[in-house]
Amino acid sequence: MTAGKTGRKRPTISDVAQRAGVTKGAVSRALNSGTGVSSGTRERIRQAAVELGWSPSYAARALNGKPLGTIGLVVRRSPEILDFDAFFPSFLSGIESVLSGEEHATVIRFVPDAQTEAATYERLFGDRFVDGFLVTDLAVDDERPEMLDRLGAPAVVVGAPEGSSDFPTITNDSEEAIRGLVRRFAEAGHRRIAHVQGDPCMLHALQRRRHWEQAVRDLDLEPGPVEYGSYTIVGGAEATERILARNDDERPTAVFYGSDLMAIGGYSVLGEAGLDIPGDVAVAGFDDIPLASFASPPLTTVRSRHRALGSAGARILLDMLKGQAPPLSTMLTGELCLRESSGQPL
Amino acid sequence: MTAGKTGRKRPTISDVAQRAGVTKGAVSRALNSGTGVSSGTRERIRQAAVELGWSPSYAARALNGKPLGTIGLVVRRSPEILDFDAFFPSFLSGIESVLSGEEHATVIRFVPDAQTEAATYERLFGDRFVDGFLVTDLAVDDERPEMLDRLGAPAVVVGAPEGSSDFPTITNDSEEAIRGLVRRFAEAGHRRIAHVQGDPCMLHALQRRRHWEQAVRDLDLEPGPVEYGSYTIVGGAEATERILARNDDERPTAVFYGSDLMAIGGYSVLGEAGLDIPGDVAVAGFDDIPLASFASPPLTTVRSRHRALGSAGARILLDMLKGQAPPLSTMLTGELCLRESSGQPL
DNA sequence: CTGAAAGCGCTAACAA
DNA sequence: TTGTTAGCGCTTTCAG
Repeated sequence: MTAGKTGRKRPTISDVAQRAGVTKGAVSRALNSGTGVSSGTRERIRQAAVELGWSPSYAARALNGKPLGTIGLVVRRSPEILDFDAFFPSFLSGIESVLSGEEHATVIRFVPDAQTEAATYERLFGDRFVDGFLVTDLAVDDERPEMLDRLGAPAVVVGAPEGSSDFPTITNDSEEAIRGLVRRFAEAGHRRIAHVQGDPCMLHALQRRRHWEQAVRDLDLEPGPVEYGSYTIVGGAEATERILARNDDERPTAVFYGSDLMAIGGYSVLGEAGLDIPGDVAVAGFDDIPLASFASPPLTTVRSRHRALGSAGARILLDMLKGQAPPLSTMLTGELCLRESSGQPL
Repeated sequence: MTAGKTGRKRPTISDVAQRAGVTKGAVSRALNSGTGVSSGTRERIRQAAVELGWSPSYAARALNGKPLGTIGLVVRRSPEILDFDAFFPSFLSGIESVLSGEEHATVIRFVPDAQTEAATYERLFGDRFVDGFLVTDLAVDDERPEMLDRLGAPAVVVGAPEGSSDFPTITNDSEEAIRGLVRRFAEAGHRRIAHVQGDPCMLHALQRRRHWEQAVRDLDLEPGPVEYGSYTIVGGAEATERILARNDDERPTAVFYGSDLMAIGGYSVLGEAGLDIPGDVAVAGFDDIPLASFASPPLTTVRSRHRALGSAGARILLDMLKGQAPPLSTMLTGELCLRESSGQPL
C-alpha cells in the first residue's frame, strides 16, 4: 500500500533501482559519478530512469549537500528599481541568457535592510538552497565579502572596482570613456564641469566620481561642484536645482550626470531655468538607456555594458561551481556615445 | 565526534531540542503548529532556537512536502526581453514588492522551448522547490493550465483574458481604452485604421486585436489591414513596411500598434517614407513606456498596469498558499494616454 | 562491481 | 502534554 499507490506520484530512485534490478546505491553512483558500475548496468539504469521519467529530488539532494543548480541574487534595494533603473533588468537579462542554457535557475530576493540581507545570504547558502551568489552594489566597508567568505559561499562580485574584495570581480571600466568625455567638454571650452552622482557609499559611484575628478585635474582644471542624489529623474532634477542655486562663479557650464535618468531630470530643470542645452550648459549621462538617443537634444552618455556584466558574472560563477579557477578580475570597457547634448564637435 | 565538532556548522533541530531539554518532535510541533506543547515548554524552545540562531532547513522541510516560501516564474521567451520588453521588468518589480515583505523568494527560469518548459514546471513543483506559480503569456490552446492542474500546483494566471483557464486570473483590461483610441481616430476623420500586433497565438494579443476590431466595427468602419510581428522596434518597422507596401486603397491613415516599441519602429519607417506623423498617418502604441512621452512626436498610447499585474498576481498567489479562496477574476483597467502622435484634439 | 545500511534535518503518526 | 519512531529521497561509506 505504500509503494505503488495510484501512480500519481513522481518515481523515486527506488523505482528506478527496482526496474533496473539493482539497488538505490547503484543508481545513485551510475547517474552521478558514473564510476563504480559496469557500463552494462549503467546503461540499464539509464534506460530505466528514462522510461520512468525519473529526475532526482532537489530536496533530497540538498539534504546531502549537493548543488541544486541555482544561483542567488540578494538585492538590498527597493523592488521599484526594476521598473526604473537601467542596470537591473539588463543585468538580469545577461544572467538568464547564460543560465538558461545551463539549466540553472535564479533565486531572487529583495531585502529591505542590511540585517535581513545578511540573514538571507546565510539561510540561502547555509541550506544550499543556492549554490553561489552574484553580488552587486558593493558599498564602502561592505561586510558581505567577509561574510560570504566565512560561509564558504562561492560568489562573484559584479560592477565593483578591481580588488575591492577577494572574490572574482567583474568591473565596469569606464575610466577612458569618462576621460574622453571630460576632454570633449574641455575642448568645447568648458572650464567648470560639474558632476552629479548617486550614493557615494557605493563603490562604483565613488569610482566614477574619481575618474571624473582625475580627468578634470589632468586637464589642469578645477573640478566643479559635485552633488549627490538617487539615480532617478527626480534625483537628477533635485541635484541640478542645488547646482543652479550656487553662486554665479561656481556655476558650471557642463554637467556630467551619473545616470541617464538623472540627466533627463536635469534637462527639465535646466529647461525651466531658461538654459539651453548644449548652448548654455552641456550635458552628459551614464548608461546609454534607449531613451538617451530619443531625448531632446539626444544625450551624450557613457555606454555601460550591463548585460555583459550579468552574463560574465554568471559564466564565471558557473565555472567556479564546476571547480574551475576563475579569473580574479574581468574588465568590461565602457564606451563614450557622443550626441548633441554635449555640444557640436569642433 | 559526530555532534559538537568544531561548531562551524548550522545548528539543527536536535541542537535546539537538546538545549531546551525536549525532543525534536516537540520542537517541530512548537515551532510549526504551536499546538501539542504547553506554553511553558514552547517558550523555552523558542528561546533555545533564538539563542542558537536556528532556522529550519529548507531541504529537510521540502523533503516532507512543506512549503518553502518560494514562487516560480517559468518563462518561455528569450532572456533578452528583460532588456527590451516593457512588461517583464515592471511585472517582476510588482511581484518583488509584495514578496519582499512576505519573506518569499522568486525562482526564475527562462526556458527555450515548450518541452523544457513543461519539464521545468514539473520538476520545480514535483519537488516542492516552489510553492506555486505565476503564469504569463498564455497562448491559444496553452497546455500549462491543464498540466498545473494535474500537478495540483497553486497558480495564478496573469495578463490573460477572463475565463481563459480555471485558475485565478488577473486581466489587463484595455477594452475601453482601445475603444476610446479608435473613437479618437475616427473623430479626427480617419476611415482606415490599421493594426499591428504581436504573436496572435498569445491570448492577450488576440484579445487586443479583437477589441480594436470591435471598436472599429462599432463605428461602422471597415477594419484596416492587420500585420503581426515581434513586440520590438524591428518587428514594428517590418510590419509597417508591409503595410506601406499595400495598394493605395488599402493604405491606412492611422495605425494602432500593439506595443510602444513597435510604434517607435513604425515612426522610423513612416518617416523614411516621407510621411508625417500625425499629419499623414496618425499613430498610437500600447504600454506607455517612458520613451513614449519623449518620442517625437510624443506617442499616444494605452497605459498598461504591468507593475500592478505583478503585485496583484503575487498577492493572490500568496493568499492561496495561505489557504484563502482567491478571486477567480481580477480586472486592471488600462488608460488611454493621448499625445500628439494621434493628432490634435478637435 | 554491487548490495546493504547509515544518515542528512525534519515532520507526523503513534504511544506513553 | 510529551517522547519515540518511522520515514521523505538521496548519497555514501563499508562489506561482500
